[in-house]
This record gives sequence, structure tokens and C-alpha cells, in this order.
Amino acid sequence: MSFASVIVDVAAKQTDRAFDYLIPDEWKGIVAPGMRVIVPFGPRKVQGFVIQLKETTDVKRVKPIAELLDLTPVLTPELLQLGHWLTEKTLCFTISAFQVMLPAAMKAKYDKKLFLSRRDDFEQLNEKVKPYFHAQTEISWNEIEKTDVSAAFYRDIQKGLIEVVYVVKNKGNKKTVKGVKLGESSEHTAVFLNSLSKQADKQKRVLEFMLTCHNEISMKELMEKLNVTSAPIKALIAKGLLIQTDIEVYRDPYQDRKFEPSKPFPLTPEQGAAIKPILKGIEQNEHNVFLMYGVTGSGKTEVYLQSIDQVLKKGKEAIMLVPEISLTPQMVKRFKERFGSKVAVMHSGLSTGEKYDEWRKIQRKEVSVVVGARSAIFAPFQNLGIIIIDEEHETSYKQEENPRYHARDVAIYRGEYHQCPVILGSATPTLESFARAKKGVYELLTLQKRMNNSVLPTVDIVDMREELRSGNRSMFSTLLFEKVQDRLQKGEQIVLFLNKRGHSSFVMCRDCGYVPACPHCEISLTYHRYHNRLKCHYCGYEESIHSTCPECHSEHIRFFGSGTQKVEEELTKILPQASVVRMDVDTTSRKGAHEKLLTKFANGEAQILLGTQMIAKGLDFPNVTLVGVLSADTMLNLPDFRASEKTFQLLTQVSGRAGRHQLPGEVVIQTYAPEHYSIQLASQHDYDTFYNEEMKIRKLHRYPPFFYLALVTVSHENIAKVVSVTDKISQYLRQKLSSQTVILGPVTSPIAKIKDRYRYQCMIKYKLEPSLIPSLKYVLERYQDEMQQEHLTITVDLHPYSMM
DNA sequence: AGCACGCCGACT
DNA sequence: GTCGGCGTGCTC
Repeated sequence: MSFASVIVDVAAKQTDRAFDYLIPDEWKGIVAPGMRVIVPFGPRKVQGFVIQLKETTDVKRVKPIAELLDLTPVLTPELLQLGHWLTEKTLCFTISAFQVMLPAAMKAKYDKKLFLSRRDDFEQLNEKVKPYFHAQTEISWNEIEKTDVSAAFYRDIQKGLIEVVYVVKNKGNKKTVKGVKLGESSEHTAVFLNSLSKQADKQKRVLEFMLTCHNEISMKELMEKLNVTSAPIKALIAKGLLIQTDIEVYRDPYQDRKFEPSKPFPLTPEQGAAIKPILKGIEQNEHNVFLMYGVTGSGKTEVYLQSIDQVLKKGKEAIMLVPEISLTPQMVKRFKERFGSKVAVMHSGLSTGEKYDEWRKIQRKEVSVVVGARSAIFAPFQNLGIIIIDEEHETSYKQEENPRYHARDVAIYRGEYHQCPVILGSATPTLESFARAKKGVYELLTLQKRMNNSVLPTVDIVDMREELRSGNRSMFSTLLFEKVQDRLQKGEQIVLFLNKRGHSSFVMCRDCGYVPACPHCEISLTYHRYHNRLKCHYCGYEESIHSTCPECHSEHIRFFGSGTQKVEEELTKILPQASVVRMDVDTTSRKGAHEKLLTKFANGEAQILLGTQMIAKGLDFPNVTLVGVLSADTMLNLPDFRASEKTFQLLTQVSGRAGRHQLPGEVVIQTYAPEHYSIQLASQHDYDTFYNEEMKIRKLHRYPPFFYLALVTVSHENIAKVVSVTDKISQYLRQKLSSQTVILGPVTSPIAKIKDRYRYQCMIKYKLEPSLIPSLKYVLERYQDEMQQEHLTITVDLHPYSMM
């Protein structure tokens, strides 16, 4: 094979195709599809992926591949195929699909370096340029790019005095430690050993040890083992008896942790019944999607673990996805305890280098289980035996930037490819999945009983309007306050949940209702206590706090809503004896802070855990007997057709934190909308009725799962431009798509303006629409010039999760 | 996306 | 006449 088709690392419509390159003789037979290469592209060099080898090419002037970056393909044939599928399904560039499947460390970085063409030409250089080449022979373009000397450089480049070299660098690198190995043969070394002076005892010991170990060894280990300093080792290196080496090591984020091996627990009859069809699927290499619908605390994880165990016994591999937020140390611990060093962990808390290392462990087949967030679905396993998605309803499985893929769809694709089971687990499945299970597309597995024979907690709903009427203006209802006091007395623990979204501290004038909003984005500003300023969450705009209302000059302008900080303050005021752990973005931003706070709570050093979304999932503390939801309905008012579903899911998840072990649990939900069905039914733990109710509404309004959605969002600085473009797109789609399809819009996006750019959208609800993808492709093509030149953006989200 | 090429206005 | 503004079109 003489030529390679390459997808180049230039994310643009015009370059979104393969380019052919000549394979230099030295790499013939080595270059294979899925490898990364560096290729000349126009005047510069770029990274690319080989997707195909071919004997001939139609291209007249093929250039040769400049460099080969891999010796084994980083994309398996399966992943290459998956990349093309993603491109088609999400309307993204092929290169973006490839890049999302690999750790960020593998993405190239580009640099432009300037050299003096010939030393003797120095005197001819522009006076402004000369000083740069006095002390050094090369200079990075970055250093001068935005300075006023760039023009002078430009001229000298054109004159040929300065040469430009395009450099492609790898971002992440393998980590190495210094090591040594023998520099001479054993015989030589032994001879030398005898001739060594008696004083050189340390050197003698080092050499003797090296003779026994044959291999290279890290300096650190050698020094520790023999209790010597680096001095004798260095002396031996200087004499040539030892050679210094770089030993490749993995960065191990869990290296200081000890994990006690755990054995499978005996399964309950219910669990046994649920695992049976899964094991059968594994045994017979059968692809099937299972929806494991199990109430909180019903022991889904144990079923996962034992299924994976079976897969490993067959010599196959497993992917387990969990939401980023619940990828807690607790979860990782359970996997490491069961599967030891066979587990790789992938989540956003790892550094670029750490992620790269975990990825390489998978590629080299050193691990066979991956536990990770969304992107772990692309783990380069070649012999998958099972894919599990825990908390299937979580929105974090949908990537909200290009490529806008859903991990569930990728999982099913890979499950089909490998002919292995895919398990979706949840206590509150998405309506889409549950509907598919009812239709028999997925196989439904049900776990209705909690482990430890614990019962689901009793739930009280408190009408906060009543509280207000009876004169209680605090954030705590009388009932919740009493129960908190009671638990504090008994020495039991409490989880307080505050749904921060849409309810963080904003400022409002009590007289005229004025709320300060960001001048660049159409959202209200958030109060930040730390700087005592108002901040925009989208663009970072800040302003100082007003003492009087800018609209009506009233002095009754004050904070509204309650952030976790404010709740904490009120708590310490009314319950000074309570010790509180607060968990939110502020307290968990530092690395490891998350874990520390949880350990503190687990050890009983604090009685109350107060937090946002992040405490709703996966936490399991035996001593927690009370869960308080401070404001259940903030999410209900979001402009999103899934608002009720999300509220139901969240309340159910939060309630599930209580009474998971011997002690019975109680939940108090505070709300301004106590009669709302999602709150009522969550309090009754009645998913089935909720499902039926919500399905009626979805059917009526033609939303998923009855219809599919596609969302086109247009943004530009000029509102007239946005409206006219969105309108043209809507009209075009109306004309192209079938009459059964509903096209809404143009309408303003729920966030009408971000960073001074107006946003309009067009929503498409469809059932069967073969010409949708081609039509959307056409739209993107039609506007590509304007997108490039006029800063117009058009994004297409197929099956959107967020309407924003 | 970059980058070169190329065609027009304002300066030594 | 030349420098440099950015519209146009190409990259194996």
C-alpha cells in the first residue's frame, strides 16, 4: 500500500474530508488505519488520522507523510467506524469525532518557530528584528505575534532572511523517572568489583545489587533499598559501570490508597432474578439492552459488580459509566476493592497526564474494567463483554458541545458491535428508556425492595406559603426545624439539600421588583459574598452592589433566594450546637476537597451535610435518618419540558439518601407548589403513576418519547440578523420536511443573550424524517460563509437535553 | 482554521 | 510608485 487517506486536524467544513498522502518507503507496512501522523498541509504541518490505506490515488501532486506518531493504532477499526457514525449522527466534523474519543493529551499543539536562514545574513536584518537574534538562534512566533515588530519580521520572512518552521507538538507526555542499569557485561562488572578500593563500600553494594537484579531500576528505589545517597550511583555512572535511563511510569492518582479486597455478596432473590438474563447475555455473546429499574438502595451496584465479574472470567472487558458527580471516592473504592488493579478510573478530576496514563493502561490491555464519566464510553477495549450506564437518567451523559453525543447511544452502538449486553440502571429512568422497555425494545429488570430490609423513607410535604402566612419567614419550616432538632439530640445525621439552580442569591427591589441583570447576557446577576459584588454566571461581568434601587430609588433592595452559604449562616444562628459540612462549588473546587468533606461527615465529625446537586447521588451513610429539601420547586419553573421529570428524579434521588440501613429514614420536602404531581408522586415513591401522568402530557404536547427533537440555535450580535437567519432556516425546513413534523420558531432562546450575542432558535419535533439530516446539513453548508466571516453561529443539537 | 494571493486606497 | 488593508480560495 503506497498511499494513506488522512483526516487532518483542521475543524472546518471545507477540510472535513480525507486527503491522500504518500507513504515513505521506510514506513510501508507499518502505517495502518487509526494511527496519528503529521502531514504537510498547505504551507504548514498538521496532525492527522490515517483512516484508510490505498494502492492508488487520483491526486496529482501527493505529498509524503512527514512523521508517524504511533506504532500501534490509537483508534481501533471499531472506533474509526464509530467516529464516522458520530459524525453522521451529530453533524460534527470527522476530526472532532476522532478527537473526542481520545484523551486530550493526544491532541496536537502547534507552534511556529523562526530561524535565521543563514548566519551571514544577520546584518541585512531589519533593525527591529536584529535584537531578537543576538542571543538566540530561534524565536517562537507567539512571542512577537501581537507586538509592533511583527510587521518587520514579516518583511524579513518574505525576503527569505528568516525561515519559518511549523512545529507540531504532542501535548501530554509519558512521565518518566530516572533509573539506572548496568553499563558493562556481568563479567566486566564483577572484575571491576574486585578492583574497587575498600573505602568504596557503597559503590560495591550498589554494583552487587545491580548484578542480581539484571533489569533497570529507578534511582529512588535503589537508594531506598540499599540506604545509600545518590553520590555512589553517580560515581558509577561517571565510570561507565552504570547507565542512566528513563523509566516510563504511570501517574497513579490512587497510589497512596489501600483497598481491602472484597468478595461478592450473596444476592437477594430479586437481585438474582435480575442478574440471570444479564449473565445469559454474557454467556451467549448476545447484544441486548436491559433497563434495570431499581429503587434507591436496592443494590444495583452489586448486580453490576457480579455481572462484570462474569465478564472478566470470560476474559472480556467491561465499561461502567457513572455520572461525573457521583464518581465519588466511595464508588471508586467499591470497584477497586472488587477488581483490584484491573480497574482504570476516568473522570474530569484527573490531570491531562493522568487521563492519558489511564487510557494507555486500557490500550495495552493492562486493565479490563473502566469506571468513568461520559467520555469513558470510548475506552479502546477490543473485546467488550458488557457496558453499564448507572443513573441512566443523568443529563451529564449528553455532551453539550460538539460532538453533541449521548453516551447511551454510543453504548448501544458499541454493544451491538461487540455483541454484548448494555445495562441502563436507574431508580427514575428517563421516560424515553422506560417507554422503550414497555414496548419491549429494552428488557426491563425490576428491583423493588431495598437492601437490609429497610423501607423507603416517609415523606412529608410542607407548604411554604402556609409557613409564610403563619409568620415564619425563615428558610426552615417549623416541621423541618423540629425534626432537625430531634436528630441532633439523638446523635443521628441529617442531609439538607438546596437546589441552587435558578435560586442562587440574586438581588431584588422589594418595592418595584427590579432585579439587576447582566448587560451582556439576558440573565440576572448573582450575588457573591466573597467579593461583595454581583457577577454574571455566563460571561463573568461584575458590578458593585447597589444601596438603592436604580429604578425607583427605594432603599428596600436586598438579596433574594438562598445560597448554601446563607443557609449555613442561618443554621448556625438558630442551631448553634450543630456542626455543619457545606458542599457546593465553592467548598469543593480544590482537588481532594470533595473527599475530605465527605470523610468528615462519614466519621461523624459533623451532624449536618448541607449541599447542592452534588450530594444527591450515590452517597450512602448509615447514620443519616433525615433528609430535608429546602426548596423543591425551583427546578419546576425552568423553561424546559423536562422540568417535571427532572424535579421528580431529583427528589427521589435525594430522598434515597435517608434510612438506607437499620435506622428508618424521614424526608421533609419544602415547596411552594405542594399540589404539583411530580412533588406529590415523588413523596409517594410512585414512579409508575408519575410515568403515566407525564406521558399524557408529553403525548399532548408532542414531546419525547412520542416525538424526537432537534434544536437549531442561531446567534449573532445583531438581533435583526439572528431573526432573519432563523426565520429563513425555519422556512426552509418547513418546506423540506413532512407535514407530520412540527417546526416551532423562530423564537428567542430561553437565554436570549449571552456575551452580547442574541440567540434565537427553531425547534423541530418529528417522528420519522429521513430528510432531516440532509436538510440540516444543507443549512449548515448554506451559511458556512457567513459563519466564517460575520461571526454568525448556528448550532444543531439532535435530541437535545438542554433547551438553553 | 491558516495562509497566500490579489486587488484597491493612502502614504514615503 | 509601494505598503498594507482584507475579500477569495485552497490545502493531498
